Amino acid sequence: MADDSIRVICGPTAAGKSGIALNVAMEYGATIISADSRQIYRGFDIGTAKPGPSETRVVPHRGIDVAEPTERYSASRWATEATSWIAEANNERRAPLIVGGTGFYIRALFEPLFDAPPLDPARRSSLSDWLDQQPLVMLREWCSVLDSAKAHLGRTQLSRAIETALLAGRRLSDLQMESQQNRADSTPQLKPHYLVVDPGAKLSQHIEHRVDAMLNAGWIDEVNSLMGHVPANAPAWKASGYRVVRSLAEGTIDLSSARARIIIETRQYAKRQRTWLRHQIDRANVTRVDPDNPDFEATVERWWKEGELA
RNA sequence: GGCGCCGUGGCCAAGUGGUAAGGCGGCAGACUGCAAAUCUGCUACUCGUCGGUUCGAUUCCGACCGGCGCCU
Repeated sequence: MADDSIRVICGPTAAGKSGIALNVAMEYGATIISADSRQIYRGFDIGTAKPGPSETRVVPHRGIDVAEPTERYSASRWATEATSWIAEANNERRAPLIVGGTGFYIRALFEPLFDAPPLDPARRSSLSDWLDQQPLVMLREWCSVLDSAKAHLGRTQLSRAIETALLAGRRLSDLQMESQQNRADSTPQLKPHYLVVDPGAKLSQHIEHRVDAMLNAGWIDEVNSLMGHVPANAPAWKASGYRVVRSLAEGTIDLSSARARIIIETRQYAKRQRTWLRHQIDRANVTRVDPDNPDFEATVERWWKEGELA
């Protein structure tokens, strides 16, 4: 397989990606590189469906437990680290296999982010704290003046656009445009070869079963012990379901409504993932599989072999 | 059997004699450093049924149907 082509297994949560990835990795001797913005956090295991010892023993995994729950991770950091994990796998003559549902991270690997202008950390954090207090409409108003191309986005993006414009004197949208032009001029380093795993309408059932399995596996106990040492505002808590399980552990919600709520949040997340995959990845390099379809193994094998020629 | 309360989109729910708030859910979408995040748009030609009053009723009156409560 050419050095510049990388196999990627993605799809909505609970679709069955990791099972397929594990089998494929065992068969072809691959190293799994997790592209999952929640599995990076140590201690958040059950609710993130993190691969356990039985998986990591048989196949090398990267991208898991690489950050403290209090750390703010990022797409660029993941892309940088993933690049070195890929190199490491290649050196070991193992095929790198990217597996995960965080589309933004995956895209950051194949379409590198521009270099962020340096912002004075102290000024930035006080500005960002202040912006967090402001109503959304206000941020939108500032942004429409400072960087109008970003004014339609959500609060997180508005804040960043405002911070960059104010502190670095650069419009994020300009930096983005420049980097796209530069990329067009240079040859791309890596090309994705996608396998999108999606069971379609059956995904709801998969999600329901997985949530029950997580609850039975001791998710509540895990959260109970995490609450002891991870501050409530730590980024890791943003994983869907964790806040609900925390309420459950605190006794402010009953088990059956918690379960229902977690299922809903997970379905909504899966829906956003599908929207992303529908619009943000290059359709030309995509093979779709339904893991419940009997001939899926043949499809997966064909997809892997195609990666050879790419 | 009698009396009372209630019946609004998949769910919860506001409301008025002048032609249906909001929330949840669902659907579609955006998104280059928090992305399992953060946001945007859409989602009841219709208010249990049938009559009546009225220029006009989801809103008033009556009957009926359904639910709940109390009484005998």
